[in-house]
Amino acid sequence: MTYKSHEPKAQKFELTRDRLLDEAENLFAQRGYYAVSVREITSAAAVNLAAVNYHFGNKQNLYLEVFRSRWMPRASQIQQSFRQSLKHNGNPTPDLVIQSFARAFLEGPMSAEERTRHLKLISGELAQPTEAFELVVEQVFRPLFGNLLQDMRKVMPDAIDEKQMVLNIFSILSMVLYFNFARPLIAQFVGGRDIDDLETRLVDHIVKFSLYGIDRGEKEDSI
Amino acid sequence: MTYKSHEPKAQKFELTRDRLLDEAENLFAQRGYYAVSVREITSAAAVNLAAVNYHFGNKQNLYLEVFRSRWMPRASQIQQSFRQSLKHNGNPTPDLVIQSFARAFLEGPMSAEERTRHLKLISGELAQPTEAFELVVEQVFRPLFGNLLQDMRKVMPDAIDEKQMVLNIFSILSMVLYFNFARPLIAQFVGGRDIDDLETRLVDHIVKFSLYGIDRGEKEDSI
DNA sequence: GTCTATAGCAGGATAGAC
DNA sequence: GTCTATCCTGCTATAGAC
Repeated sequence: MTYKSHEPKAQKFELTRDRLLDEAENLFAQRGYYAVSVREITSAAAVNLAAVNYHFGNKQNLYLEVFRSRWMPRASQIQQSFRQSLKHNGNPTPDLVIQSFARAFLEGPMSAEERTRHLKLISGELAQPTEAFELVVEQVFRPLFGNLLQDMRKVMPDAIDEKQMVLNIFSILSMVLYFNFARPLIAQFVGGRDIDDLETRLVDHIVKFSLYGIDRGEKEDSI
Repeated sequence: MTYKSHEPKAQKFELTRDRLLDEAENLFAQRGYYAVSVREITSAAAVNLAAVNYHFGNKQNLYLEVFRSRWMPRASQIQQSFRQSLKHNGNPTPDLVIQSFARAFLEGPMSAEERTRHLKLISGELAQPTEAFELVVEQVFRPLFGNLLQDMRKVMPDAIDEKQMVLNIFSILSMVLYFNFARPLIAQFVGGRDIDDLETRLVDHIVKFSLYGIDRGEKEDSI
């Protein structure tokens, strides 16, 4: 990596910083904070070992910055996709709200790899919370939750217990999260074939399950 | 820890081994494999630093042995509790199967701490699989899954698609797993009060949600 | 079998040249 | 701003005394 004099220094600076964040996110998502070394990150990013300390102070801070400047914007993107799909579909029904929500997370506006990375990072925090977890709960999760509650309240009878609704939302969230990172396992059990449309199938399932529970074969319109 | 001459050596041997497994499980569950050092484990177990290598060869092997000799028996215990509760309740219905299942995992035969430890360990493996994951999938998860499929098939119309059923079971599993280790978060959102009966409430919710989906206030018999 | 002492190494971090 | 060289800490693992 020779320094090209026609690139402004500021540009090179940003480039190094970005590459570090990209590679760090990728590696942290794959194997977790402690299993990944700074040496590994800098070498994957093809930058000098000292760059992490220069740009972020220390490893912990690089990790936090991954959440701040990569994870959180992506979370906003997902939420935006959810809201647009809701608006776009006219008069919202419970079905539509749930479907839009599940779609935003499982099919969403990003590539499969990017989505996996995104959800692996948060899975790690759920399993072993660090400082980043607080950040995400306060800045992403709590607002998202508030919005969802409002949306659901709008389309459903107000007779519903607020706490009940919270549990409902957690149930949907649990499926969305879990299905994402247990997908290899699910694919194994559902059968090796037709994994292409597994995503669509999962969304369909989540929507149906969330609305009606397990399919007891009572309905005519089952898939 | 002075050596008491009236204890047979074999006993002392087993004691050291057990203490190591106990503390290792606890620490690994809390903070994960890489974040925990052998020094920390041996010092928590009040045994010598070299004991891990003597008894288990190396750290990785101690971790695997935690799964073999602590995690897996506990998983059997949970399954047993599930089966007994099923048998005990006479003629099984879908409601009963699901309720027994959720109870076995959320109220189960062990203390809350033990259950948390148990589920944190597997959460870690789900987020970042190691060799232990294979072990658990083959020896615990796959059989459990087979049993569940049979149970559900018995109590439900055979019209149901097998793959559909697999997804149903995964949905229930996702809630059981997720609710367990997101409980602090849930407690926060549901409200600080009456956390005593949160467990019962969660089981109730999982059963109802699994059977009927989100409560749209249409039914008279809602909780 | 247990313990001490230590080898041997990989990790994060920094000082200082450029 | 970047890079090299290096410090120092903390880790796993083991050799050898007891």
